[in-house]
Amino acid sequence: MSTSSSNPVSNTAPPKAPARRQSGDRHVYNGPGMIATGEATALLPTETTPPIKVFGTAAIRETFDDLCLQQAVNSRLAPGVTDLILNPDAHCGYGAPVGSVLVSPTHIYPGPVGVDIKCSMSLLQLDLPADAVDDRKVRRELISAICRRTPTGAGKGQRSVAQSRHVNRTLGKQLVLEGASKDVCMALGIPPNWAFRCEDSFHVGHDGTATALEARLETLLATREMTNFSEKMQQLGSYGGGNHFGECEVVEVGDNERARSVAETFGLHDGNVAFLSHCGSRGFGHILASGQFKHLQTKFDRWGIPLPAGDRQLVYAPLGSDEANNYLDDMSLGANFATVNHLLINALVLEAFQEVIPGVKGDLVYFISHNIARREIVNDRPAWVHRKGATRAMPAGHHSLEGTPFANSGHPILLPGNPRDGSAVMVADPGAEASCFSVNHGAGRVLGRRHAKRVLDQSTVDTELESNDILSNCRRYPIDEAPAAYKDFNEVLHSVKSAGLASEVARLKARFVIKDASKADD
DNA sequence: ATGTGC
Repeated sequence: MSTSSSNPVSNTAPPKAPARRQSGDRHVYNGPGMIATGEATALLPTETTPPIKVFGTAAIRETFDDLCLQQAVNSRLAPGVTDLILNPDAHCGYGAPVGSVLVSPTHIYPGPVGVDIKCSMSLLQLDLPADAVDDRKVRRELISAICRRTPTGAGKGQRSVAQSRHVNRTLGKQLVLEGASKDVCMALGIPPNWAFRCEDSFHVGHDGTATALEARLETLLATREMTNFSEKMQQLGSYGGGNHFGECEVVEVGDNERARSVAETFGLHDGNVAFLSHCGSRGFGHILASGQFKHLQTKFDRWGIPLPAGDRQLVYAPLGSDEANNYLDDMSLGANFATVNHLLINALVLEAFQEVIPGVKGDLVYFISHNIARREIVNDRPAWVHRKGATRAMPAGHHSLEGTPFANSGHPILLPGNPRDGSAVMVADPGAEASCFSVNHGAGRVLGRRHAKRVLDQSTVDTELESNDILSNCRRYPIDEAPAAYKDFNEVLHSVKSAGLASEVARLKARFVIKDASKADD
C-alpha cells in the first residue's frame, strides 16, 4: 500500500483535476486512523477527520484513487453531512464518488444525487425457458425488434413503431407530475400493477404534495431551457448512451436454501429468460440537474458562501430554503420521468419479445434506482440519504417495506456486472444497517473512458463476447464499456457479502446486449 | 449521464 502523494484530508484545497491521472497511479488513502475490520474498513475520527465507512476487500481498496478518496473526504466534511459510505464500486464522480452514500438531516446536495436523476435498473422476467433463445437467429430477431422500439444513443427519441404510445404535451406534464400513476400507465400501455414492483412508483413535491410539483413545473415551463419540453417527452422509452444498456439474460438461482426461498418470493425462476435494463431520466433529467448545479453555483458566488473544500460540484441547499425546495421538486420531476421511462421500456421490450415469440408473457420483477436522494430514518431521525451510484438495501422486516410483497424477504437488489461475468440479484441482510441500508450499484469503473480506449484492444473485446456466445446490436462493442474497463465484479460482490450487507440470490448470464454503438466506430 | 465540444 503506497502513501498518497497529497493530503486528501484537507478541507480547504480544491480537488485536483481528474484528467491528470497517469497509468499505474494507483494510490490508496493511508490517512490517519484507517483500520480494517475483517473485510470492511473504516476511516476513524481523528482531530480533523470524521469517520467514513469503506466497504471493500484489500484488492478493492487498491482501486480507489486519490481523487475518489479526496471526494469522499470532502463530502464527509461538507456542512450537515452525518454519514458517508464508500462502496466497493466507488470511483470519482461529480462532487462525490460514484459508489457513495451521503446522509444529511439538514442539507440537500444535488451533486451527490448525480447528473442522471434516478438512473435505475429494472428486470423483466419472461415465461420462457433458456433454450428459447439458444438459436442465434431468434436472438438476432429479438435484437432487431427491441432496437426498433427502444432506441439507444444521445438525443434519440421514440421510434415510429412505438408511435401508438405517442406522448403529447398534456400527457408529458401528467407523467412528470404523477409518475407511474394508473392513468399514466393506461395511457402508455404499461401494466398498472407494475407500479407495485417499483422501489418508488411516483415522487411528490418538497412539501409532500403534488400541488407543489405542479407549481414548480409551471415555473420551469416558462423558462428558456424548457422550451423543448415536448421534444424531451418524446425520449420516453429510449435508453440513451454511456453505460446504459438492455441485456437479455438467463436466470441462475443460487444453489442454497436461502437463495431458492428468496427467489421464490421475488418470483424469479431458475433457467428462465429475463431482460435487464439500465437507464435514467435522459435529456429531461439532465436539464433539471445541470440547471440546479448552475443555479446554486451562481448563488454561492453571488453571496460569497464558502464551497465545501472549494469544490463547486459540492454546492448544497439547507432544507427549508427556497433553493432546497426547488431542487427537491426538480429531482421529483426528473425521477417521475425516469420511472415512466423504465416502465415503458419494459412494456416495449415485452412487446418486442411477443413479436418474435407470439404468446410469450412477461412481468416486471423489480425497478430500483441508484441515483436519488430519499428521506429515510437514519439513527432514529429523518435524513436525506443521497445514493450516488448506490442501491437501497433494506432487509426483511424493515419498516419501510411494510405492505410491499417484500416485507418478509427484503426487496430485490439489481446489480449490473458485465456481460462476461454476469449480473446479480441480491437481497439485503441485517448487517446493511451499517451502510445506511445501501450497497454498490454495479462493478464500478476501473479505467477512465480515455484510458480504456488507449489500452484495450477492440478485437480482443469483440472476440471475448463472441466466444461466450453473447450477441450485440453493435458491430463493434464500445471499448470504453468493455468488461475490462470495470472492476472485478466477483471481488465487488465478495466485498458486499463478506461485510454482511447482502446475499446473492441469482446470477443473470447475458445472451445478448443492446448498447449505444454510435460512438464505437471512432 | 447529456439538446454528448458551444
